[in-house]
Amino acid sequence: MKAPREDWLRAGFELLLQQGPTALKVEPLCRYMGLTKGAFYHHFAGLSGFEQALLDEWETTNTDAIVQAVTLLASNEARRALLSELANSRDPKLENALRAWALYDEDVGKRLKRVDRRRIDFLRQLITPDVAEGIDPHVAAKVVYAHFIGWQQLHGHLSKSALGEMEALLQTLLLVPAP
Amino acid sequence: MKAPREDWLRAGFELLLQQGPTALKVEPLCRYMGLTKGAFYHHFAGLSGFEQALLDEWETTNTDAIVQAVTLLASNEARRALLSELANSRDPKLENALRAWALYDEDVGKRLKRVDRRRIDFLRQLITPDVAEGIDPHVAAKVVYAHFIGWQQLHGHLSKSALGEMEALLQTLLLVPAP
DNA sequence: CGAAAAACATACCATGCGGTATGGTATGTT
DNA sequence: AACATACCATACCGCATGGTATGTTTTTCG
Repeated sequence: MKAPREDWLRAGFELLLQQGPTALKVEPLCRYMGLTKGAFYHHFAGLSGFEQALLDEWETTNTDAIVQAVTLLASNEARRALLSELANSRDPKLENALRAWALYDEDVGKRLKRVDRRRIDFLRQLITPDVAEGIDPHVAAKVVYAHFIGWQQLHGHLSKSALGEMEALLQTLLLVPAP
Repeated sequence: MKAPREDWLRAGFELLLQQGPTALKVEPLCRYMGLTKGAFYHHFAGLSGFEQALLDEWETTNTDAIVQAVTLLASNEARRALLSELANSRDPKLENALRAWALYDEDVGKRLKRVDRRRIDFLRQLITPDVAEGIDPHVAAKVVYAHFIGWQQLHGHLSKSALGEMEALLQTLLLVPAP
């Protein structure tokens, strides 16, 4: 009762993580799986089909799921906690890999654009109740998201403490003091 | 009195910009130049040699030159002007392409890490005189740089006005009011 | 001018890739 | 027993690529 198709997708993400969109080729993938092309073409409609499947998977698990979690967060603490958790829950490497991919693949670019928009929208909803006086929540959400992206890009370069300080400073600047 | 080698490098950057590191291949590059492989291999030690030459060029013109410009900026206005200009002078697409490239090429990664460190250091020196009370310039510089990166990544997604608002907000938050 | 060096062209090879066709096996289902 | 389905292997084609070897043109300069 295995699910070979999911195994292929998992392997695809791992390969994407380790070696980038360039390495998403059929034969290397098969070598990685310890199988041959016959198996691959049984499950997917060529390489492009496989890529579509990967992107579908990513878009749902990394956007739909998150956005859905906004529901109704009542408390200030809960919102701050979610905000902080979001930054740390995403896999920075996968995010960066997707951004790199999106640069030179039109379809991936469109998907990423959608995802970015939805996330910014989500962020705005999340932080609006806590944004300090005189700051436009729309702009604040974009600043938070840009910071989030840069934060991910610098993830490998800076120490954990430095990354934490950055997060703390931005919260201090944008949000009203925690109760 | 031409300098064919520089022509090749320029073409390399253009190709990198338009189609990414993936497209940095010998034959497409030659087609782009309207020449053949014989010419290419006359000037460079294979593809890897060409990549090294490209990165050398980028690292010097995009880091050394900038950092050197710090010199001694006396006035508050000059510093703010340079800060703003820096964000807009860099080519976002090239920066993003380099970051994408760095993800899966160890050497490019090391170079980018160096560049990031030097830029953050540079930023710290630049903004320290203007950082608002109670904010650590070291952390502020990193926040500015992270924002800068995210800003570049979102460059294609957001309107110019939105991007301007983000910049303005961050300046307002971090820096003392302009005189 | 004329030789040397620089710049470029052509032909060629080996490798890796996407994709297809075909065959085989194992496990159910009717 | 007969058949269907899922799963996988092997062999093959066409194409693009990195790289080399060798010849040809153009430029430079004594």
